[in-house]
Amino acid sequence: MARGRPAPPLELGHDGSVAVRRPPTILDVASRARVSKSTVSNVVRGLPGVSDETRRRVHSAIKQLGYRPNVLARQLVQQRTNILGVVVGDLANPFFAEMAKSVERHAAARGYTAMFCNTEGDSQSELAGVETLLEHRVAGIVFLAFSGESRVMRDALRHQVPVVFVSCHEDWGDVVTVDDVKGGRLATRHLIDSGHRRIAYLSIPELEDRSDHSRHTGYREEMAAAGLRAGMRISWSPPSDLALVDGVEMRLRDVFDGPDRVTAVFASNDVAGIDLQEFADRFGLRVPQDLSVVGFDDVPMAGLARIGLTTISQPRDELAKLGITTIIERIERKLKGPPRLTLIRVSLVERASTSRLAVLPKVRTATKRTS
Amino acid sequence: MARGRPAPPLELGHDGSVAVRRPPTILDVASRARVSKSTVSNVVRGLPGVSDETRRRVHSAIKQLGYRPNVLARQLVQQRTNILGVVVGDLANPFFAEMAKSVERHAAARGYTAMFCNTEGDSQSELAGVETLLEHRVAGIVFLAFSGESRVMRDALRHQVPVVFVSCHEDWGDVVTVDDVKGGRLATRHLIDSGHRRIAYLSIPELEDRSDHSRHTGYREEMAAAGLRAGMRISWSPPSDLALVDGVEMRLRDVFDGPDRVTAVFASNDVAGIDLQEFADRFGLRVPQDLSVVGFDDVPMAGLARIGLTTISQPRDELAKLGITTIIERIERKLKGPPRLTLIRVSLVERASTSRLAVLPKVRTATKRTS
DNA sequence: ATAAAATCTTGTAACGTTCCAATCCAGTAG
DNA sequence: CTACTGGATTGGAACGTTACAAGATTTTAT
Repeated sequence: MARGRPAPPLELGHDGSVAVRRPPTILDVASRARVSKSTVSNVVRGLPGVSDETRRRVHSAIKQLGYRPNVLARQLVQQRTNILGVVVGDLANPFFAEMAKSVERHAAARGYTAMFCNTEGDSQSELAGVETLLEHRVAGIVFLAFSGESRVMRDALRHQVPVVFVSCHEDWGDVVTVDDVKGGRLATRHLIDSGHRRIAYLSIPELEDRSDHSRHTGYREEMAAAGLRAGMRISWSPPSDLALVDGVEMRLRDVFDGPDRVTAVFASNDVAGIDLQEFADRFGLRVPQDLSVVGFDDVPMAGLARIGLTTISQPRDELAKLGITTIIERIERKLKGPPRLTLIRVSLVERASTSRLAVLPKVRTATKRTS
Repeated sequence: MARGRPAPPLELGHDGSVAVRRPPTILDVASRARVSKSTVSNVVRGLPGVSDETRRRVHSAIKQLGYRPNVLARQLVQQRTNILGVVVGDLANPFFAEMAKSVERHAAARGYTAMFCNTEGDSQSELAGVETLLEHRVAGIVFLAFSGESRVMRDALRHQVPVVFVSCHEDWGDVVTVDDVKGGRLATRHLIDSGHRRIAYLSIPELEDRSDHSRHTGYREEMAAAGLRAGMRISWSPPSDLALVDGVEMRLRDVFDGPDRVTAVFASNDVAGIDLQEFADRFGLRVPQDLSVVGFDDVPMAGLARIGLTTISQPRDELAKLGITTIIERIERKLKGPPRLTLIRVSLVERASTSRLAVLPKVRTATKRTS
């Protein structure tokens, strides 16, 4: 039995015209413009080889009917969407929030929409998120954080979806990130130049990744260059007072107390740095008099007078823009060949959480020299 | 001429098995399980009326082939996706960032994915964003901010997509928000109880919406109840010093100077409150001694010791959860009838940016009493 | 034993595009 | 007048599902 499309319900437009509720399809346009659906399709997609007269007729039919191509049908036949999957560690983290916003904006500007997956740095969620994205046939995936889980990698590769790592670093896929090693060196150099000798490196376990690792490398390099002991690597989950220091669990406050105490910390990111400041505030340590802190990222709040966190600034918007450009070129086959690595310069922003010897109060200078 | 599907390229798996690159379709599963594709579809969708034996066979075929339903095809036939559009004012704003994260999480937990549109509070972007979402046939739209533009409204309605307003307020569509009027009263009451008399209301023009309006109403009500002049409404775009005070442009610093100066401000949201604190810091006003500030939202950073912003706390996660639940029920037709309004309680969180008379230094009390 | 009912299974028609080989047609060369 | 050329146009086959009426099979009731 023939079960053709049921007669579309009619409705009266406010101007009295009779309109069809069901949105017009390419066929409606075709019959109105007295051409085939193929021609309409060609016009809509702006392909060459359509006469001006025909093009005009089709455009006018489109306008009259208020036709909008059905993305879903297009996606089915092309087996692809114009959605970019974005894997982000923590949307509530100010750094990621800024990046997410930039990524969304640049993607939208180029005709793509963003679909976010929050992973909480958990490789299990990351895997699930990537699965979902692939299921939705996203055109490509932007990683704003990557846990390093290999299964995820394999999956993305198997499905042959372009992948770009922005502000994170992997061996496969295009990478757009800052020179983390350089940043780590800048931060550490700044502390050394300020007279500090016992400088620790701080990271938050949940956020440890290859960026973190590179920053740590920069730290170690610079410490070595200055003939200093690479100091301590502190891994800490706020608001606990218990930290993992070089793999040994100890009370964070003890790290900053006593004759061998740490006088400065290079935090692998601003959130960690601000958390540490908060810790210092609560435990009566003055910043920078008792403890200097340098962060990484330069999130907006680091610039508040009350926070005043010295930090390494990343050009977030540039990262996002380059990342989007890269993946879109990959998607549209304008960029071929092996994965491309783009490194962007970082810079130090000095604020109140550190201060140079020249402007330090005498007391502090003395304190430091004895440390 | 018959143009049947070309033979799929073969590849050798690492275990030596011969695999087909092209992902298996429902037909592959059907032939392997020796049933029709309809039955496979029924099994996949978990419909009743399939014998256990058949179900088992189909499941095993699915597993062997690694079959995953093609979402795109499903979407085409159903003319619907399982994507939730989320319209957000500013992803980089900590409040929205938190909400976005919660929304994404709850949506994912219920099998939906989130597609975000950042609007910058600009009704033009909002319109474009909603268009994009509708083009992608999202199952519903969650507004985390709404500019009040009527064209957007009409569009969403015309397409008959369920809509929910979370933490914002509109007349049409379901609404899940906090009692903004009550919040405004709580904040204002707190300032009045602390001894303030000249209390201003502050908002940031870009973020002004109906929530803002309701909070202002709460402020006016409470001021009136206390027999106080409703004071001033300050509209300010940081970091400028020029503010619109009751519609008149004047220097912000003058507002807090002189005999008639404002001693306390209720900021319509934390970002505004923190911006004001920053302003105060830069212009040498002490908080809370010279100026008390109450915010709204209780964003995470408001709780930092260095910020210590007294504020009205919104249960963000609850809002997000209820919002998602509501719209999904709407989508799945479990919730019928007229739009539903859900109001959630707010509470005051006291921090350092205000302090009660009892604990105020004498000076400040005196200062305040003379104001 | 047979009819009726219940359960399970299936064939076919959508869904609205894109893609491409084939066709059409006007103009041009031989 | 015929053959050819090349641009404009077209018809129909995909794309991989879901929806649904109809068919097949088994069970129950009479």
